[in-house]
Amino acid sequence: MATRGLSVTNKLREAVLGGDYAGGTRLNEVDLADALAVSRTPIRAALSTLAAEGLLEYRPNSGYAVKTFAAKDIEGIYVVRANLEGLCARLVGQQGLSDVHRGLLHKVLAESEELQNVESWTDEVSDLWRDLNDRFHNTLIEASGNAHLAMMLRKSRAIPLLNQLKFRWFDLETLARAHDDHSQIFAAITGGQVVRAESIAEEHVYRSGQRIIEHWRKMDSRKPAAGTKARAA
Amino acid sequence: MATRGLSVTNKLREAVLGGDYAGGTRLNEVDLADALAVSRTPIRAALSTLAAEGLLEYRPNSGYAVKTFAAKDIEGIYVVRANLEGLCARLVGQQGLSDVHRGLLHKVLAESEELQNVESWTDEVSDLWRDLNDRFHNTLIEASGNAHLAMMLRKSRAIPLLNQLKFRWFDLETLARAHDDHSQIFAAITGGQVVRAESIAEEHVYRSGQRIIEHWRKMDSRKPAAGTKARAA
DNA sequence: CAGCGCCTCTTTGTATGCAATCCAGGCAAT
DNA sequence: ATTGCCTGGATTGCATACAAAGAGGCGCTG
Repeated sequence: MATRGLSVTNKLREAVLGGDYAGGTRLNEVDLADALAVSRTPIRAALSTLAAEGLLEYRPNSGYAVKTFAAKDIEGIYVVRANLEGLCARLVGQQGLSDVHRGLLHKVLAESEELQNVESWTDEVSDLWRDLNDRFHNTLIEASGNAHLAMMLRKSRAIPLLNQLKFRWFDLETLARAHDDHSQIFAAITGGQVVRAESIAEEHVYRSGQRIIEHWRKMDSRKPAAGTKARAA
Repeated sequence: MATRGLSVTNKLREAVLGGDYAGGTRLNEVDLADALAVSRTPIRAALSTLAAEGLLEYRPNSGYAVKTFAAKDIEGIYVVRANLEGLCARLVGQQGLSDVHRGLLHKVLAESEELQNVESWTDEVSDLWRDLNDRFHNTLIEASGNAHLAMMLRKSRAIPLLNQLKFRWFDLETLARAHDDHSQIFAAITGGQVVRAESIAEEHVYRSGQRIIEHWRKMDSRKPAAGTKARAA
């Protein structure tokens, strides 16, 4: 990592995305500086960056706070994301897969297939599947060759806590269904069924969103939301 | 404007979007500080923000440079934007228009209708139409009630020079067509024809993108791209 | 006792000095 | 002539001191 500013940015981003700070938590510059053993300058740079990324909220003369995502926000984000992933599949279908990307996807699907043999949904399985799922979607995005789309999708996937929780809420049946969706998307793309690829991809993400929103809603109702002060990373 | 940092950010953003700096121009902190009569601190904050917004590129220890948009980039952005505007129309169609939004759109359409009577495509007409066009799209976005979508679309529309040039390349025929598209989108939405609203909106943006890319390509081939040093705002 | 305003303390905003890095140009050796 | 190295100038990165804005408590007044 070249500069302290960047290093701090990454650490903080990870902390926020990992859910280390409850939504609404105010991030005190001095505390963070102490905790990370740098001055306020790189801290401020990092905070400003993360705010622009949409992870923090900024109020002049009042500082930065971790953005809270209500179920309704997640819903809105997922509608967009589903649409974009659909577009992504369509683009890839239109322009075809390079040998490299086809190989990568094939490998992911093979490993996913193997994962179907597990007997129960443990945290370990959850982590394995998260990795496979990420690889599948990231490869597709890369294959689309559209940098702007990639950026949008990255933003649509960067939600605190979500990647930690998402797959804990899975079960074997859902896994099977998700894997099947992936296979079908791949088949549609290689088979030149562009519209079908788009539909399945969109529906795939949308469905996954529905499940998440449901769980998120339960969490929401349990949390009175925040206002607490930050503790260090 | 509360803080100097924010004020500088806005000024700089406007300058970059307005095309005051050629693509690739390096932005020197001291020069900017002098020009805007503040210290380097708020300048750095602004640069960092704009980089996160995607208008500038950052290289550690080397500073910020205005991002260059090649025709291919514009193409990628417009594919995404078309899709998102389509989604936007669909959402509005699904959940219906509030009286306020319906009124706003109606007003825009009425004024646009009136603009059809001009005899030639002057810069003045161009500015009027840009305003009407912005109002139409912004109202639709607002009516969708999806903050994330709004953010994505804002990002997809923030391209240096584009808003300056876009409508200079128009002509009366294109204006008529664009206005007609708007009318049809409005009609489809109020008529509950959700799918149709989406299709027209997507196609409307896509077409407009095609025109722009064509012109952009011509510009691209004339420019040897940059490396120049910045002059102040 | 309630409401208002002041005052202080906390926290953020800005300026500036110094350190670290990078880049260009020149010089020398191959 | 080309390549590699070195050095000086320019520019960014960081820390810190000081200024200013906000939030909350306290006392004063009605």
